Amino acid sequence: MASIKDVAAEAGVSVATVSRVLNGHPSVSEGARDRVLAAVEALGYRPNAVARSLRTDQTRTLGLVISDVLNPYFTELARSVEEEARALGYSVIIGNADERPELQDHHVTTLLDRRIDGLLVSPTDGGSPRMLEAARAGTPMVFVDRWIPGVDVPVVRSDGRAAVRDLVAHLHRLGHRRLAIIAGPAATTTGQERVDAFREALGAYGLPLPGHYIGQGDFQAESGRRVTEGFLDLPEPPDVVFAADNLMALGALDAVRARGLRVPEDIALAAFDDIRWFVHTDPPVTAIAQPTGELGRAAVRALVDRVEGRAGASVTLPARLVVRRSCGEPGPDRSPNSVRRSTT
Amino acid sequence: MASIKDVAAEAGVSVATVSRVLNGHPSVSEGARDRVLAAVEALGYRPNAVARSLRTDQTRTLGLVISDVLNPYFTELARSVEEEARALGYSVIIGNADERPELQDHHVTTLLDRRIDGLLVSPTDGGSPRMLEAARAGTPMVFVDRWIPGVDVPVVRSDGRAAVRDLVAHLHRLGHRRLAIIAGPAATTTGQERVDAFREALGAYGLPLPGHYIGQGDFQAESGRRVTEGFLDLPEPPDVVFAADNLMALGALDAVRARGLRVPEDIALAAFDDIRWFVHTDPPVTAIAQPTGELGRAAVRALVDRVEGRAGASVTLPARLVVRRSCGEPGPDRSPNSVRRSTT
DNA sequence: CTGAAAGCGCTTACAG
DNA sequence: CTGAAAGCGCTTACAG
Repeated sequence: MASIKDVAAEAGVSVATVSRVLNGHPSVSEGARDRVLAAVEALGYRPNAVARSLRTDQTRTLGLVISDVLNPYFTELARSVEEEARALGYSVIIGNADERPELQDHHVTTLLDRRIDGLLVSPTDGGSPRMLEAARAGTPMVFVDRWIPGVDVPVVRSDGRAAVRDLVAHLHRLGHRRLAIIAGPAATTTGQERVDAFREALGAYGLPLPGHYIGQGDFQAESGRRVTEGFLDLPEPPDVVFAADNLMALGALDAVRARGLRVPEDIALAAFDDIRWFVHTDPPVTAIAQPTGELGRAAVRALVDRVEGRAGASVTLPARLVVRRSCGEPGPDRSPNSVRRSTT
Repeated sequence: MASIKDVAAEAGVSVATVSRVLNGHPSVSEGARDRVLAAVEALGYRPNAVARSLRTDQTRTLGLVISDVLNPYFTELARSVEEEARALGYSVIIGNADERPELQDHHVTTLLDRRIDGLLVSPTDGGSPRMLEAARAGTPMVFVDRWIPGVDVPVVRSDGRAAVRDLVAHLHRLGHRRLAIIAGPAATTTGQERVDAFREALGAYGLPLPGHYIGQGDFQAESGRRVTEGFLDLPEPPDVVFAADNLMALGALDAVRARGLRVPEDIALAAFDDIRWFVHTDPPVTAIAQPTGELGRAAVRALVDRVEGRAGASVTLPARLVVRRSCGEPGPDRSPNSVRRSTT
């Protein structure tokens, strides 16, 4: 592969001059510029980004560590992150932690070894040592979706509290009184917050959230199946199951179907995180939709701000309820404005 | 951030010795090794992968350019690729082309500029110039899923012909005679092959595949919707629509639902590529499943073979039909062994 | 406007 | 077993 030396030789100038034209430095004569450009063209020369990074101490690369690529929510997040990063002149390297702390640590380490300029992370647990260390050491970093309390890093996330309240209002209106939740890992903020929001919303209706109606999941489908089976085995099964993410809702659907039961007649279902397929499931699933694309973009902007020496603030965006049929047929709509009845 | 010099100073040895212990070179005295390790620990030193890459001319990184991350098939492929690569000691950088040739070219260029050791690609079109050039220049490369004819690069893919035959047999047995297909872009091999396989299978039953039953899609949901609407507007709409990927099937479902029609009563639906949600759609969708994980792993092995100077051969794996209810209730099963009746 | 030179952080013959 | 030195491909003060 041709190097800058080859180009310099071909153009009859020094490598410094070649470098200058490549980087758009103004003080280069037109003649030199033309000859360099011609040489670049003739040789099919492409600058070696590795060498440039070593020299400039910047890689123009962002690392993104997500909890699970197979989760459509994170896939969409990753996509919007890459898009915004590209618009800002950065590449992104994705590390998929698969909800496993060791894997998360592996990716954080690898990314840091590659000297990425900044790190975007949705932590799988309470805090990988390597990650905490990087944050302390001043590596530009921002949390997206999930975060770690007590770490001084901006957080870009959505607040689902109002949407959960809307959901509970919807459920209550339909006559449901025994509401259960499939929670995410307690070590994650989203794992806790969604349970808290749910409990709080239930409280407003004088409804309890007993321990046996809180199933411990891990944001993966299989745990949703397992927890739902447990609910169905209860002497008094719940009227509705609220899954804290879309994959656990999928598992819940598996469990209900395996028992030969029907949603919503036998048991209602709602999910946190909306995905396109929820329109076509049997029945269409009522869900809380996050502004995923906007979250990804905001997170990148905050991170790039940090990378480039600007402040980079936290952002919180509201989620919203999308009512479909999985909790029962609603009567005439008396819901607040924030409740959108899906038209599909 | 501590550099190798700092470690050398701390340990009281030369940087050469530090490098040797870091790389497991045998000729280092035990004492030196201990002091270096202690210094590494004390300083929290991590080797700079950028510098190492520049020096060794290898990045231990593979590039993966896929057509669309939001397509669950490619998400799963990407995941298995990363998994196998990691097992083999490589990282992977994913570039999402979004089915857009310019974006594909952008990613190929970026990846090459970063001097990845090898490139895995599922081409969006007939051949990005940069990609063809890289292949010609001898960059280790392998095609996965989709490929470009006439380019001397191993291909790892699945052959869906037998499964398509099984599908057509299934459809014919159910009494369907007017079969239509939503094709992928003609510029992609999978876009063409699936139509060819379908036509061939129809031919075996003396059924035609008229031009108006071939809709031109682009593997994205919206095109599936559009094409299906066209089919429904035909004076003689088809009995069944076969979508060449899962996203176009989603679009087809949208279109059917928008008309207030029912699957399979009004029109049957089948899809290439199986996804978990097809079990829970209304109705569950009959699909052709690729051995996606195995494809990803095989592709990585072939690529790493090339990278490390071994041969690296092409691999073709069979796809299989998974019968569900979207084409109608089957009678007693008389299908060949390769036809699996899904139990869900 | 231009070039010679230093240096980014490593690895690796080479000599001892 | 060990270190001094060269060099990977760039960028960038510095001097002219």
